Amino acid sequence: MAGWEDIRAEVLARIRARIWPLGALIPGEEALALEFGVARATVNRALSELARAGVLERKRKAGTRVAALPVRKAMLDIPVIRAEIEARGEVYGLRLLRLEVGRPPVPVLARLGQDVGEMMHLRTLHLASGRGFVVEDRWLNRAVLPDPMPDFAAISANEWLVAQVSFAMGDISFAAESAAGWEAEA
Amino acid sequence: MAGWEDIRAEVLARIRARIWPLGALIPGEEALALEFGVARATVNRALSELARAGVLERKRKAGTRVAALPVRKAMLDIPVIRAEIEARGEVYGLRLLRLEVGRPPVPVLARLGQDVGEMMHLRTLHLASGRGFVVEDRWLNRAVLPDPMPDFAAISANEWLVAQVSFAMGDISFAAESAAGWEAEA
DNA sequence: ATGTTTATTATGTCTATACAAAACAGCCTG
DNA sequence: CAGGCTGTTTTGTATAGACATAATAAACAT
Repeated sequence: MAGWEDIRAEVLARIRARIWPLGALIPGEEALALEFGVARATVNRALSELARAGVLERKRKAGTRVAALPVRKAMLDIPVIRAEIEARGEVYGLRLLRLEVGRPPVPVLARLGQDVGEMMHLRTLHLASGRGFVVEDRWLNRAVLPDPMPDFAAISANEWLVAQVSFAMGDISFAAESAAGWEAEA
Repeated sequence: MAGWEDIRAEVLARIRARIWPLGALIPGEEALALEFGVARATVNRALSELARAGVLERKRKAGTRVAALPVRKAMLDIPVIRAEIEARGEVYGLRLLRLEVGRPPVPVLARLGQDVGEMMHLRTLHLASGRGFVVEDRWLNRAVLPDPMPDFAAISANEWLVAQVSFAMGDISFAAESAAGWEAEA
């Protein structure tokens, strides 16, 4: 009884063993299904999974080949900061550092890809047991904010958005900077 | 003709419209399949996909509920730095800053979870059109290095590993620091 | 030689059915 | 009442067969 995870493991093993080298075309689903003694759908599931992970590249008619540059995709957990801190057994707190209306600077506009005029600018310091943990800096479109506005001194913009917007398809990008200047003070 | 992506979209819409609020139990696959006029497998595909994205939480017997803290997972592309730089239309280069054998410091050991004795320590500076782009700092287990060792002045450890190891299941963690000290000099 | 149509092929998806596995509820027994 | 057995429910996975779709190759016409 071979399940799709067994097939995935076997395929992975063959890639690692260079039986199917990087960039090479591997047999079609039908052939593999026959070889492993399973239905084509099972092979499909396994190969699709590997394609999603970036190990394989699949194209209709062209077939399936081992990715030339593998290990390219991974699941990323986007933490809700409060949950993250509480999971460490620490006490969560937040401090609203800034809340004002203004036009976002050019780099932010560029990343948004559109200009909706004045936006709400929030800067929040998240605390783990009193110590500074991370600073959240966020620009919100005022047009989508409800009236009255949520109390961002009690719930972080991150968490409020997550609860309201619930889910979005799209790109997420992030950048890291270390604390400097006003952040270090805080 | 409803495909699984349509089902996914419909479910997502209902979550956003609060027809199924955060944390609520939604109907079983069979019921949804009946309502949408598709096979259960199609509903299963859609719901599984949403569960993978972190929007839903599914448990056998317990059923499917809307995640209390959604938007938690996303696909992360792990760039091969060379490809990343070349995709920007810049010229790639690398400079080997350090190559030596030694025992890793405690924080590194802690993250590895095991101690394999002396390890190979590499520090590589990746250049985009001559400018410093990113510094790679890596500890390799000497036991798994081939003899002769690859020429790390020509190919980065990152890329060599990716090509050799090909694929790994496991956790990936990363940390960011800004340039300071010797890195700034470089 | 060039552009267009037509076949071919491999993956993508859907259906219906079946059984497996997890998780919980309730019952029975000591 | 603790502990274990037994069912029931819901998701998870497998199957065979079918059709859809994308992408290429071959045939054809201009």
